[in-house]
Amino acid sequence: MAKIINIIKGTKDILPQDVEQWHILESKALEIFSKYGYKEIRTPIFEATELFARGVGDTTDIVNKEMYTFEKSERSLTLRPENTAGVVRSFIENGMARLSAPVKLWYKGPMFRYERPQAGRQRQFHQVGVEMFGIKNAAADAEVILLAVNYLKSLGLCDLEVELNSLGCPTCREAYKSKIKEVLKPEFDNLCEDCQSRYEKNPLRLLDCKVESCKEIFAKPEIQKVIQSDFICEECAAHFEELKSYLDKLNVKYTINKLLVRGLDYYNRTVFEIKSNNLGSQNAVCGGGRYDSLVRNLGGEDTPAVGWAMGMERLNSLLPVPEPELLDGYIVSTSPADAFELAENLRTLGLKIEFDLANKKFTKQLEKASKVAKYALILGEDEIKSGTVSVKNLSTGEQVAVAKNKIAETLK
RNA sequence: GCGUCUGUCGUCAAGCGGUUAAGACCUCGGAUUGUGGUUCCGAUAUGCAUGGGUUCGAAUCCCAUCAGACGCCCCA
Repeated sequence: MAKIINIIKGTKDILPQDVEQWHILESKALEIFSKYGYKEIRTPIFEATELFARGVGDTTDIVNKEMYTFEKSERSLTLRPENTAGVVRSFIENGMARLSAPVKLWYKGPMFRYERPQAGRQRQFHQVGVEMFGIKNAAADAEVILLAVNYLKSLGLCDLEVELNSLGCPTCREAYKSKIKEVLKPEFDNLCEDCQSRYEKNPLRLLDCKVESCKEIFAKPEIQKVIQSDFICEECAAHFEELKSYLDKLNVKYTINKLLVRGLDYYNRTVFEIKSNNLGSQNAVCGGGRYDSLVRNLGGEDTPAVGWAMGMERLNSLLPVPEPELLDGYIVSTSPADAFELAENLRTLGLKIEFDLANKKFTKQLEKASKVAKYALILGEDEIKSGTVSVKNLSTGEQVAVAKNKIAETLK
């Protein structure tokens, strides 16, 4: 036998028995997002590398070590590691800034990140997400969070934690960053290797280090004082307060997590995550926030925006496995031609029908019927002569002779 | 990139240096040439991820490689 070719590390087949769950995720997304006026957009799975370098940020791990990049015709192309940059690109390129704000978009599809696979993490994975452009008010942040919560609720996922934080604007964040660096400077040599590199690259990321010795350092009162201090400027604080009051009014429960930073460079002000305790260590199902400068950074008109993305595999692993769906009928017949004709007629009426293409023995056909269908439609010589079909209910064993044109009513 | 653990039929597995490599499920065939889901029989790994080694003897011990799972980093 020829050598078999295996699936690529970090990728997964979505097998027929699992696909129903995906249909649920997708149809609920369409249903719920439509109610809020969001329209689906589909962007290419590869884009110019520069889009991600400038969009996601070239200090991020996603851009630095996780992109699938390849050259073609002297262009550097990259499989999208996330879809916000692509949607923003499309927003700009298609002149959507001219549309009356807000512009509300949602998407779903595969994303690619070269990471070590583990529970809840693949190299090709799927996200569903929303983006709203053109509204700077906290009402937009609130709507987007509410939408996430309601989408999760529609899937039956209610006991999830919403965590919230504000990163402030570039101005107040810079001040905060330098304060953190200042207070940690004496401890620099005691920090772990990762933290030492984060110190320069992204001081905010220092705060949730899991190394014990670092935790101890961060727990010191003078350092905690800086971490816990409300560094954000008045405007940013007002925005955050407004968001919280909307959420309170809408009865969306949340907790403030000052250490919530998020790893993409484009966020400002609101950031949030939704977490589950049933996911192992990769416990975030949803992550998002506000990114007011991204559109401008990618060459568009200055346009405020908020959005989030959810990992569909992670959602799926929280959902119960649906029962496999049975056929309406399985035709048991010794005459394939007649079975074919009957099957086609019933399919035209919207029924799910199969019959035995291999022309096996009667008992085998019936056995198969009992495994895959609600009803066995017995079409033998006697039935063909009399123009009827014996319809057998496979769960009760009841069997009745039915005229061919009455079968559809009997099956429902 | 680093760490820990794991690779025996399509699936779940027993086996722990000497076996003919259990068993179960699935699949297929038969009992049963028009009445199933129960039952009963039968079929299905010259091979235990791959390559080396140790040994009289290896699925079992050792090494390497590959693959997978989980964790770190990071993220959905």
